Amino acid sequence: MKETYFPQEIEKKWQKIWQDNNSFKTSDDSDKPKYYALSMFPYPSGKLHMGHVRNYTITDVIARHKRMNGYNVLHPIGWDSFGLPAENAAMKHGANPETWTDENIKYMTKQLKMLGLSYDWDREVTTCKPDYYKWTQWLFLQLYKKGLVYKKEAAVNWCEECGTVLANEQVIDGKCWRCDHVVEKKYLSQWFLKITDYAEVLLDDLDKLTGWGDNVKTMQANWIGKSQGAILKFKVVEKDIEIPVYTTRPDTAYGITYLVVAPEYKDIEALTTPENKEAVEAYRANARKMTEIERLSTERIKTGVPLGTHCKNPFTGEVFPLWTADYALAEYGTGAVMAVPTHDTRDFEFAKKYNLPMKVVIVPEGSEEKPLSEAYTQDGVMVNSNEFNGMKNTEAKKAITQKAVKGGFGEFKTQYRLRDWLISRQRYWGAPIPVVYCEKCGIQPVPEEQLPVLLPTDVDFSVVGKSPITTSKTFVETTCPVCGGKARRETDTMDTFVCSSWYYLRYSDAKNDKMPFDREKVNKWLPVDQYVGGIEHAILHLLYSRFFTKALRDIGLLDFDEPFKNLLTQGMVLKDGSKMSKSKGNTVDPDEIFENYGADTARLFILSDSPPARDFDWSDAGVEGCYKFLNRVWRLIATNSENIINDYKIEFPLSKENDNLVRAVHIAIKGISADIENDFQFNTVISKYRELVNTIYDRCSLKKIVSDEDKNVLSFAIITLLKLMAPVSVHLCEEAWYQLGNNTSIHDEMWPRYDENLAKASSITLVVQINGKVKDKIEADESSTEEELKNIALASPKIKELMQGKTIIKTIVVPKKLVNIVIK
RNA sequence: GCCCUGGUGGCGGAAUCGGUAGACGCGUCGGACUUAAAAUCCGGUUGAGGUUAAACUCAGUGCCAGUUCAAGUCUGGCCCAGGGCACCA
Repeated sequence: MKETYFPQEIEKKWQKIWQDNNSFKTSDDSDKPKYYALSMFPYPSGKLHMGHVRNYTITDVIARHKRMNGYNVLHPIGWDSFGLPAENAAMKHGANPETWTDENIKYMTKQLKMLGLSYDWDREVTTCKPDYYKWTQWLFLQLYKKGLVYKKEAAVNWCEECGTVLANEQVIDGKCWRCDHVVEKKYLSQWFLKITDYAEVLLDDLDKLTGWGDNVKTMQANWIGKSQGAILKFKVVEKDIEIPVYTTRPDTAYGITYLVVAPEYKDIEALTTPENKEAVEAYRANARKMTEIERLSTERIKTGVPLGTHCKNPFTGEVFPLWTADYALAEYGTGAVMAVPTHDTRDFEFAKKYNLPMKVVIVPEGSEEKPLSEAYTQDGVMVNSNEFNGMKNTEAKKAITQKAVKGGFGEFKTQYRLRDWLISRQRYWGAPIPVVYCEKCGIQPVPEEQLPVLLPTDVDFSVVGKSPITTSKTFVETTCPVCGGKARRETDTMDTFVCSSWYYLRYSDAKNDKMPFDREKVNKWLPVDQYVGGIEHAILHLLYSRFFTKALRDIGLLDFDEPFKNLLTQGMVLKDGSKMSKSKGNTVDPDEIFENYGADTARLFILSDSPPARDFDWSDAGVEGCYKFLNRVWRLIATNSENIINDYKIEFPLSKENDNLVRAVHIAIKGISADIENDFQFNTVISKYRELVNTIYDRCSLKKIVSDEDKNVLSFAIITLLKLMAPVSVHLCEEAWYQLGNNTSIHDEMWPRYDENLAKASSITLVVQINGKVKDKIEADESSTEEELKNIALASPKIKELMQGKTIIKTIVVPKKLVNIVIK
């Protein structure tokens, strides 16, 4: 065995063997329990980055560890390959998006194989291929039939840079999630998925997801934004119009002093008197001009104008003015707000500015009514509210709403922030929405047997201001599936998040050409046992996928209601304290690391310095350190290879029960197994590899390995080390295993077992404290009784000295650990 | 403003139940080997005081209190950093 470690040589050799043998193919028929390990599939942008390396290494180690523990593991990969970058590249270089995408997939596949990932490549899925998007379209039709798809004219988010609309979830701080361009409002007719039908269950079922972090769950809960309150209806005095408002504070209904409608409110023109028309029109025009960012700024002073008309408070008979102000949002609730300046900070601010009256209706318990310098928004006792006076406001919420229900001017109402998912995109490179518009029959879904609706190839990518797909005559002009007459095909394609909302289901049956997946297979493999990916998908992808799973269950395509049982959100990969990015110029190219150090070093390092969920700071010195460690492991095996016996025997009980190396191996197996079970703490797993290697080196340097027993113990230690390291250092361990004379794969070996009695030190260090401070440490027998430990402690010369002239108040003995003597 | 994370040496980070704070590594310092360097191997490395050297002493896990024989860990109140949401009535 060569004493020098040549990773590049070893890695190439085994990668070829694994590929030729299809070593990681997963069988659907196996007696073993199933385990589904999944990484979020990549967008084929061109090259892998370190975030990918981290993500896929983590999942790969999990998959390999489970395989060694007797599971039938599904560990697939695929490509989220529709999307704008391909189309932009096509426009820039005059190429076809498909060619660009295919080339990227080819290159990145090569890189994934160089990383030594144990994928079942037979299940690869590519969302931009007709054999996949056919089923995306098919699923769209099933949702359509179920009434979960609709088209409507609405104010939508428009990104001029991308030339398309965006879902609410894709607008970050008023800007486009992809290009950072400011998002505008446009009125367009677009396709929506009714995710709001599932708002309640998407929220409730978060409780079932015990394997998800609280951070992700709260983000989803906040996004769904459930609130409970009431709808109260107000009659307009001057017109025959009723204005409903949504409020979470019906308890303040007796304190209303004005009412606000959004500038976009549907009845606003009818509610405006001729004298106020000019001012209102000007205000509305100005509101339209403002960007979302300007309008949402909390720094901005609130503005508004009166409409000139009035409303009547059904509780009090009081009449108060109607205003329009842009702090009322058209899209939330009813678009109208009842204003109670005394108990709402926004209304208070507004009323102050425009000198509108205020009326206190809640006071802190046990205190008198007095003028307010700011809104009182806490709980208290009702005043100035007729029959509700003296009641706690928390009770009045219900009581006042009940009064409104009885009087026919209100009802209980649960409101969500979540909006329906806008899936139309005015782009070419996406799955075509399978719908046609017939002059006679209207909107008609494409019949299932006509799927897939293929993307056209006679397309002019150089057009500006409209989707390239509209330039294809063969695509746009079609016939109606109902009457056979002239019809026009829908030119919008689907948001790529639709494609990625079901790909994890397709892996269970990736080659099915009759259905998106076989029901039995999907139920066998799903839910995903461990999902690994970036936190940036906390809302978008994870919420959409949960929605899809629930909707498909209700349609009857599958039998589970949550797709991802456990979720690990990995931290970012940083360099010099900030996120690796091309613009900062602090990226590290995985190819260079593979070339200079090998994939095993990259894998080891990316797992070693931080727990998976935390951010990871890349350092060149750290890479170097890991490379040295692998060299050290290799040297350890190479220099001892003639002393390593594959069929070593260690008799239990050991002839030398106190052999510290045997114990160290058992301790390592126990500790490493536990660290993996406990949230995949690979950083401590690796520190335990190092500890074990150090202990083996100590043994070899302290004594010559000559006797059979020495050889047995050393062989046990080294072979166990190789098995423990096999999931991480996949090539090195395979090669060493082979060099030691094995003709099987180490990756088919069983994970080592440990003996509880040997997985601990042979003696204990007794800590002796006086008044809680450590004063002495004494080696003691592990089996000592509490009384014996106490006596050992008291017999210590140091302790004796410190106790002179003092009296013992009490002695605490923690078995096998510590004695604390309390003295005065 | 609200919500979620986190705060431990020069650095990344360890520390099942409250029970030896700083595992393991990086960096650094010293030693061995070498003509020399690299590589490798061995050892020191929280701070302050103390000693020829040790022993030893004190302080120490963002801050302030509390519970306890004992607190990085539990409780209450703050401060700071990162992330999310935000005129959602």
